[in-house]
Amino acid sequence: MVTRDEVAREAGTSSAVVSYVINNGPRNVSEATRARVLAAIDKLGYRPNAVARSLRSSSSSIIGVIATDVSNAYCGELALQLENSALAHGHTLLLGNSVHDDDRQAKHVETFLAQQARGIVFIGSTFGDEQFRAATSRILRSARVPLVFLDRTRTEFGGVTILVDNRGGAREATEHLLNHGHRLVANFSGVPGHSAIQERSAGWSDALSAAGIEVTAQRQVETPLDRYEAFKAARTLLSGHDRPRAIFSHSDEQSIGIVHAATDLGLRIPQDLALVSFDGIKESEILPPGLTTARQPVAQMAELAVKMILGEGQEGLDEQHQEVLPVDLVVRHSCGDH
Amino acid sequence: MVTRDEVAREAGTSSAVVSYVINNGPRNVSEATRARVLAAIDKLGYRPNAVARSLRSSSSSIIGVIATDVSNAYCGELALQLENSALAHGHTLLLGNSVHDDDRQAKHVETFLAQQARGIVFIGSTFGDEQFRAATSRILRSARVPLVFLDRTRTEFGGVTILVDNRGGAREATEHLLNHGHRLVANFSGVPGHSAIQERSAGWSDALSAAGIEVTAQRQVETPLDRYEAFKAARTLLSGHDRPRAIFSHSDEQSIGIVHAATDLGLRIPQDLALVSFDGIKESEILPPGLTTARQPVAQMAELAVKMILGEGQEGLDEQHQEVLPVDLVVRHSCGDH
DNA sequence: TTGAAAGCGCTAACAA
DNA sequence: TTGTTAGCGCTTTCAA
Repeated sequence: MVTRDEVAREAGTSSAVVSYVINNGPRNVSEATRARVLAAIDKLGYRPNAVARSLRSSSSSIIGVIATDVSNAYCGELALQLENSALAHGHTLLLGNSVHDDDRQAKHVETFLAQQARGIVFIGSTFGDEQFRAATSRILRSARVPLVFLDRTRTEFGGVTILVDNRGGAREATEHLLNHGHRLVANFSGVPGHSAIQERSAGWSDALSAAGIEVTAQRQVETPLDRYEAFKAARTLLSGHDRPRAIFSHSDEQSIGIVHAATDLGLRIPQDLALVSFDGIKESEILPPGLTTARQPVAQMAELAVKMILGEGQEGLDEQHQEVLPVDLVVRHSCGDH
Repeated sequence: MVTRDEVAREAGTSSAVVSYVINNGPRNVSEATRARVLAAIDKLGYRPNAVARSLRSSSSSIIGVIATDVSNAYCGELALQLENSALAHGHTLLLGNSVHDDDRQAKHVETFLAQQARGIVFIGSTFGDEQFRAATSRILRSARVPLVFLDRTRTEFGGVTILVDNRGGAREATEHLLNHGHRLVANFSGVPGHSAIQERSAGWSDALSAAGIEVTAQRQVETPLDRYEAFKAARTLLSGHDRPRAIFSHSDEQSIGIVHAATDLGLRIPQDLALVSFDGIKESEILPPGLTTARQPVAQMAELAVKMILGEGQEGLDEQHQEVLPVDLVVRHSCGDH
């Protein structure tokens, strides 16, 4: 392994100068010297050791990301966008999946902190607050790194929360269904305890109330935010004779399960079942007949998260900053043709 | 930030002893001293700095993973299994998506090497060999870290290749279709240039030839291994009057696109279109009517990959070792009910 | 513009 | 069983 000293020797200079060249500072280097250093680097195939740099400068170019499960399409898209943003800012991702395991999540946090991660981004989670608190809280509290929570309310560690307008988006989506003449709109929800879920249910309820419809008369289903559980629940729900004709689904992941179940049962969308959803993941586009869904600005959320971690534009912020981004309803064909 | 020296002071011992306690060696520590050290660690909330350890011991607990795109379900499952295995062996993943961008892939490789990654795992890629070679080859050749290529042939860097029996699996899958009486089986393939794709096409061809069926008469479609491109191609393919009644699809990702397109066009599976596929991702289970598919042993592949990176059981291996794992056909309902 | 040198937090050889 | 200490490769202050 080639070190900086060897480059310096090859270039006939000191290792400090090699540093100045590589880092473009903090001292100037004459053109002639710079050329010799560059040549030496090239000749020896030198690559800086990021670990040594990190130790010396006590700052790394690593951002930790903890996702519930990247095989969840929403998480996966967010993770990819985070990588895009991190890359654009010269950083790299350590990625961990918590897969609903609190100990595993805590372990990831410890590892990331040990690796001197610049900060940690949590991608929406199905954890209830209690569980999250248990194993992770103690660790995070002692850490002095920026924390960003995407799509979940979580401010007790002083981190930044990036949310979308869950309530407004859910309301708009539900109203879209009501505009198609439905008076019965099932609430196909995630498991409660998660703030985004509560807000989306509130938005659904808002829409019904505003239309003068009895909320308590509506069907309610609660499943984890994944397509497999949603599939099972939807099979049961849609098999009954009193099956709903319209569903507000809390996530596109769940909608995928619902659509699979409907197809399996020979139900057509939107004729036999109207469906409106939340998230706007890429697959919503091709999920037949084209999912009408409240789209989250995923790329923007990711960029904001990375900026927050890197401390850009975080100056005037209070400890428990919360950022709420808008959602836009993408009308396709799952509720009808408009 | 609490350091080892501070712990030592608190415990009234030397920092070496603290090391011995933390690392369980290489020297013994008396029970009494150990207890004091542990108490000090606890009291001060000390956490070892992995960066310093890595620099000193010139070995890290990081494994680099480069996926084509984790939002591809097959890649995502492999990535998750890699994490499981890495965790079980006390390691962590640096993850990068190449998203079909050779420069980005090369950048990831450089970063991972700079971070002193223990090794790099490449998850199947749609790169042709030429493109892969271009930017990445030079870097890898100079690196002295173990390389593992999952689901792609790539031995010129001396890495280990972990493959499945693509040809045998494809043949078996196609034969399954032939057993249902189909004489025309379209080959819905990935873009050529990728070894797995070539092998799967060969297996498809094997099955037809063995049944005395003209291979050249068959329909051929080539799309990237993703659901979106497959959806578009399948829409076109299935819209025609001479649409195929049976398809061998090279990946479940593509099958998802095909099924979406079929549903969109009102085609029923398997009545109007029989489909057999490859990979066995989790979604194949709920994709209506249940996808018959040649399943890859993903967890086993991941475990093997991590072991290879960590050098376990790699002793007697030659430089260009290749590991071929079996595939098993999971019969569900997309070709009929058996 | 360049060089010498201290030291980031840790490991482990060596000495006691 | 415990302590002392030399460095891992790098950054940056300070002096030249």
